[in-house]
Amino acid sequence: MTIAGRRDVWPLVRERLRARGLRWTPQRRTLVEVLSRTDGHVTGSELVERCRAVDPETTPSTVYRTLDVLEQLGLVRHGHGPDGREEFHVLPQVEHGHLHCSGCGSTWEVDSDEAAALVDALRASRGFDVDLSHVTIVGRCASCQTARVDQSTVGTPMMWKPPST
Amino acid sequence: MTIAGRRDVWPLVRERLRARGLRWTPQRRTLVEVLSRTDGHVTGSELVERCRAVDPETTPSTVYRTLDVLEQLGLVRHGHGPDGREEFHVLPQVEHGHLHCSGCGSTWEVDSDEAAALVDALRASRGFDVDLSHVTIVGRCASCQTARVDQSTVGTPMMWKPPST
DNA sequence: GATGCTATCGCAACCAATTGCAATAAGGGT
DNA sequence: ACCCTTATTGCAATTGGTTGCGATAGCATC
Repeated sequence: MTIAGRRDVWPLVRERLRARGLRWTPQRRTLVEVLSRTDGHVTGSELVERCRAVDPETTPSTVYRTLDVLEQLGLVRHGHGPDGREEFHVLPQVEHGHLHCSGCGSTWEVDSDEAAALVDALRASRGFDVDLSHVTIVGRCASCQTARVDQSTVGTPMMWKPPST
Repeated sequence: MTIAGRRDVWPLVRERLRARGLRWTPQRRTLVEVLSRTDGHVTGSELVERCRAVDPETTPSTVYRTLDVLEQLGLVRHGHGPDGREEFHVLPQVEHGHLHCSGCGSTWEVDSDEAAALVDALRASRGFDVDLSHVTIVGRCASCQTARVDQSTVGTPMMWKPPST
């Protein structure tokens, strides 16, 4: 049995769509081409921009709708960044989540081994099946903690205490 | 040492603001009043609506800017729901995150005990300090798993229903 | 009570994303 | 090559939220 590698996947998109009664259009071709050159994470609007670089006629709604379709085929996966904006993983090989430092803005990936503790705990206690790829965990990275204590939000102590009752 | 309970906190907001050189305005009074009657989670736009119910002149930008300020005082905390929209916790007593089922749309709270596994793991391996309150974890709850297999996940066949015309 | 500094307001424009709808065009059948 | 069904497109409008900026108004001081 043949396993399709990263590079083989995109050319097959057309057939995958057709097999489901969906259609192969110039606009989809454009987006797929853009995706095939993309690696890792992109925001929705970045994809719109890149599509426009290929075809200036590109319309946002079409791009977002096509992304929905491609997500159903498992070719992309979307989540939400720390600011709530959409973020896409292209060809997610390994399911992973994200860590985002509110201090410096850096982002790291968290693979399922690292998240296993949480995933297993939730499965055990609640039967909840975590979709790791949709998660962005916000906090402060090591260097931002040792660095200055804060500039604004997160570090500010809550000045009131929980009620004793 | 007095411990301030929930009910005592809001009246003090004015002084807390003034202490920082910030101002107590009618608009802020409106929002604080709305918040004092609010419990648990609210979206930003819900708050705007509720403020408008009190004062129809309410402007969104003012509400959002005031929420930023109140967040710095630790009186509210914001995160992002499964769809990336803003969600506020009012007077967060216990830091907690959220679980959201993509099948049925239900939401549960995850307290720090339950998340301890992940939080500790990330602190140990990376020195990363998780801000649990900002996290929404998406996945499928127990009942939605035993129920039908889904419409929106990787590799799942698309159940395409032609429009009923 | 008047003055002055400046935090805050309201507006209008903008950004990211979504949606309803009429017009267009894939692509299977003949 | 032509039809016909219906998936898809593009537009315009909507939603949720943010931002720059001139005008307004807290509030500490006199």
